[in-house]
Amino acid sequence: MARLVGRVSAPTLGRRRQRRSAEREKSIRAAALRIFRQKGFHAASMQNIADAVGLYKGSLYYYVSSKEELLVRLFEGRADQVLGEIRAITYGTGTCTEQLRAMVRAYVLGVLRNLDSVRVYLREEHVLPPAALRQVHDEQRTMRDLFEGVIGHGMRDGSFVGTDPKLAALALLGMCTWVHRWYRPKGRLTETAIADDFADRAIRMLSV
Amino acid sequence: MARLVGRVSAPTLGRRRQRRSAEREKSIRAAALRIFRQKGFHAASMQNIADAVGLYKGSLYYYVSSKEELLVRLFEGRADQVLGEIRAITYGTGTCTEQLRAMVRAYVLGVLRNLDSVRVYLREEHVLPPAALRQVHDEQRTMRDLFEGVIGHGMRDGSFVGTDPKLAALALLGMCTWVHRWYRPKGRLTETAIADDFADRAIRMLSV
DNA sequence: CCTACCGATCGGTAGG
DNA sequence: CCTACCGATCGGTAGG
Repeated sequence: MARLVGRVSAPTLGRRRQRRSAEREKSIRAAALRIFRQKGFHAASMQNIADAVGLYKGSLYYYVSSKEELLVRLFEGRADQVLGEIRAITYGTGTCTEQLRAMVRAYVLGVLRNLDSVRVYLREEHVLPPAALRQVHDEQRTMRDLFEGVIGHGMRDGSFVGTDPKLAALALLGMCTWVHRWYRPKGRLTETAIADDFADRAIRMLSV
Repeated sequence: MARLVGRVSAPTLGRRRQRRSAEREKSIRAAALRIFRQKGFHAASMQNIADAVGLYKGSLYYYVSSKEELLVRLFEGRADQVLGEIRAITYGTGTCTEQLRAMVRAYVLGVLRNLDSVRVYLREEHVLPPAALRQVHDEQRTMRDLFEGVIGHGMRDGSFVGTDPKLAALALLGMCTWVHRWYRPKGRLTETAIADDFADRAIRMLSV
């Protein structure tokens, strides 16, 4: 039976088997993310990941074509949600101050809710192949442009102080991104407490 | 002559030879720092470092006992200067505002003038053996305590707004440390321009 | 005995 | 998915 199933063409594979396979793939990615975060990409071995999911090392290559691909896939679409939220805010009707406050809040929460991927990405950026690197760099640039846009608008209409929206955006995004280094899920501060505090801080940094 | 020199006891070794050796060691460390920064610790090979300094790989082991030791040594004493400067500021006579401004300035300049070590450290922290890790963590904690101290003092005497000096210190240090990710030596902003701007920004973030 | 290396190879592990 | 491997290269060390 097992032999026979193995010979049927891919499109007609049993549904149950397809689902099992998809689940296995997800568990491989989850293990990879966890282990890449713990040991770093190069120090993490395919054997480590295989052990974690209970497979032989060689069998991983049935699901993924390379260790590098495993890394690339971890970031695919990761930024879309936060980027979408923040773009929506800039399309909204709030004042510059209201918009920036909401953007900082969304950004900090985005970092805190994707801690492992943020940590792995910031450490292993240089391992990404050119196309994937371009992709994440574009996302970063888009994010900065969104902040720079609102800050620049506020500087021109007098809501914010300063004349260099790019530098202000870099300062602000640095403050917010850095939470990935010190945040501990069981710490004294909740995600929303940090997000709200940083939103206030951002506005104050740009006021008067 | 060479034979005779070869026989004298270590303390009376030719000065020239000692100096040459010390220079070689420095050039090995410099190459290691550069290559660790470019490729990451695990992806960088001892062969890469040997190539960079014009030695055979095996010869590196005359100067260093292991690749890990090479990494550890890169951070030894690195924080001392900036930590000393910032501690001196807190011992000075300035107001909280004046002190914090000077501290932020010194910290940002410290990051910008040690770009490679900062980048390698932040990426390879997890590779350090326990004793070295404790050392750098202590330095980081000391730095944060210095900022937290001045900020807390200012919050109590009404110079600064807020009630959580630790969170304020983390926000501030994040903003300042993050410059290592975007600063480019040939960019439009000079080191002091960034340092001065961030000092203003820090004060504003804590005012009214 | 020491120094400053060399050519060759060690035991293991990498991705595939 | 497993077994049995590959070409190569890893960090580190041997004798001279």
